[in-house]
Amino acid sequence: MHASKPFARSACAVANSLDLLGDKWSLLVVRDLLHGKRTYGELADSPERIPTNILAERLRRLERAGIIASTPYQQRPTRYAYTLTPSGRDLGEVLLAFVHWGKRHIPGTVTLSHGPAGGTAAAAARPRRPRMARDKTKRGV
Amino acid sequence: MHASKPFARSACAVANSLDLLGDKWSLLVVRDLLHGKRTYGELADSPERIPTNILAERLRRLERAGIIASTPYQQRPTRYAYTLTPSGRDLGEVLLAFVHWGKRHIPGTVTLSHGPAGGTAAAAARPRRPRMARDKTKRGV
DNA sequence: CCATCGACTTGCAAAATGCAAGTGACTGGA
DNA sequence: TCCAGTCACTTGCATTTTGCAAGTCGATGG
Repeated sequence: MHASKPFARSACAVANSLDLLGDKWSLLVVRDLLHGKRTYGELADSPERIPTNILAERLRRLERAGIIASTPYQQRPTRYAYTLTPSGRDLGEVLLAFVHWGKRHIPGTVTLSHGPAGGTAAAAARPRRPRMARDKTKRGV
Repeated sequence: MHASKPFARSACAVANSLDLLGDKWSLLVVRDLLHGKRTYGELADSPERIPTNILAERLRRLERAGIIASTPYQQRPTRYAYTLTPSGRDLGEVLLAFVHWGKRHIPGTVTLSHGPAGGTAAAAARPRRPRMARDKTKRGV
């Protein structure tokens, strides 16, 4: 019992945050969840058009990291909705910093509304009639 | 009223910031520059051991984006010192948000001191041996 | 019974990463 | 004059990660 090297690169908080979130899509998924999106389909519909395999992989990674949770909200075909955990919600601070920097230094960029409040978000948050089959065990070749 | 699609993915400030900085190394380079590091060698010496080809590529990208600037600090073999521009310094806000989130949610992570203030930074900021060369009128380029 | 839908998988090509060794411009010493 | 050494990169691959398009699976409604 001696994890002599618990960190992939260093003990730096920034480095470890980036090991988890340092790519072009993870924080956009968090952004959309903060905006009230909940289902796979809603997330896949972002204006940036995230490839579906990447989305699935990121959801898995973020869930393993405790940033999001998938909770079933329907049994017939078991359906899961993705939501941010408290730690995921805390990433709002990071998102805000990026919005602030981007709007200030990349001309033409805008904020796509922020926070779960707002009628548009509430409307988008309700999946009308979805389904889903989850639990994927590793299969042999 | 023109250039209908100037953005790679969308007009979202977050998405565009990530197109520039969304990888595992860029923000670490900015972090080190904020800490007062200036030369290629100092940057390559970070605890995360960034591969040298990646470092060179990131420095090029960040300079093109106006986040850093390179100024020659020696001419015989022309050597450049990298420094943050005002826009690069504004990324401190983003770094701080990551530090805050990381320290709160990734156990064991720490802050590696922040901001350009402090004696350590001042000491580290000086390339140790600015070689002076006599004028030998040798054409370079 | 079948077309459809939502949520993913799979296959594969293309790009990004990582590693190690090499290069160019010099400096200082034998 | 040679040679070892430094610094700042570059180059050549091998490995990994992306991205795209199409396929699959469990319903469902017509």
